[in-house]
Amino acid sequence: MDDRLADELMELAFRLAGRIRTGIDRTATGLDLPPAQAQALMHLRSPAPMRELADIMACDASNVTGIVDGLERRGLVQRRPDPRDRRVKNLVLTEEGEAKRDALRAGISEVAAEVFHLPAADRRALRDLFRKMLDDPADGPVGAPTGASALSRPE
Amino acid sequence: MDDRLADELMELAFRLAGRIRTGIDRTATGLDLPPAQAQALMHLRSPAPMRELADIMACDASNVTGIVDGLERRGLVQRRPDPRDRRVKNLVLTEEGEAKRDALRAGISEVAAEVFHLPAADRRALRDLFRKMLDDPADGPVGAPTGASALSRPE
DNA sequence: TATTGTTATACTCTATAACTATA
DNA sequence: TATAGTTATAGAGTATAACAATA
Repeated sequence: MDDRLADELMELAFRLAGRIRTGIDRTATGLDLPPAQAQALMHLRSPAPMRELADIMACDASNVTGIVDGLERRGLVQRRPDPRDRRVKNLVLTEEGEAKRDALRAGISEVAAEVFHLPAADRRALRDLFRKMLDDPADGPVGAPTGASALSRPE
Repeated sequence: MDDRLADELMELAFRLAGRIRTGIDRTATGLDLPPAQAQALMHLRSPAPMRELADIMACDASNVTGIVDGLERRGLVQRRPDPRDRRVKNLVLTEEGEAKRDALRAGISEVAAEVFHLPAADRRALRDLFRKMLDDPADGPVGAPTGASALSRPE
């Protein structure tokens, strides 16, 4: 196998990842959101129990407390006790929270459009190559659901 | 423009980045190296002044002190005063340090081979698409040197 | 004056363990 | 017993500021 080519791909991937990270950080900072709060806001179903957010972010539940504290301080979410299971607190986005989340998503879409600045045919080719790598059965059944999505920390 | 396609590419890129990160973390852990020390070891020219390592890792010089402390504790590098400029300390890999660095590079090459597990033609196509994205003149002159390379945190 | 490297300090992110209140 | 969420605490990683030695 041509390992030098794989090494070059690794290096190129790192440079692209750097661009994506920089773009997202800039977006989050522009919206006055620390990275962890941005990631949470990005993926928050509303309403959803805190436990679900910990699963999506693939982090310990104890972290979620602090992250949600921050979101609550900013008036973006509220904690509401679940009437059916009083251990649970459901997170509900405020109106401002929804607006912030939408702005965040729009900003990240802009970053995507900039980073993947390619003719449509190239974009499709790239998508197909990405899918091919991710569907590799060495990783498990094809298309197995992960429960997490973009910006979470899968695998 | 087809922004949904760009969004999908972003999500796929995150999943790939997760695989790469997991693989590299596993490699570094297997070699008993914390991530920061692994990154430093990966890129250390030998001999090189500490200042250069800070530049390569794109972090503050004060961090390098601690990282090099760790590498020195493990017997992987030595600090040597530069005879020509006595402010400078040159970092020199020990024999064990060179062996560790080689093992690290080999491990990361393995991760690259696994992640970019594609037929040769697809790999070349992917490389060309990556290059196309990175050469976008919106980012500056084509091929402008960055001073940093893979695994560093460019941009 | 400017630079190399160090120290002290602080902030963020993350994890573990112990706790409470529920179930 | 087990789970949801909190708190306390500790460990990385990173940043700034002040400092000593040297240029």
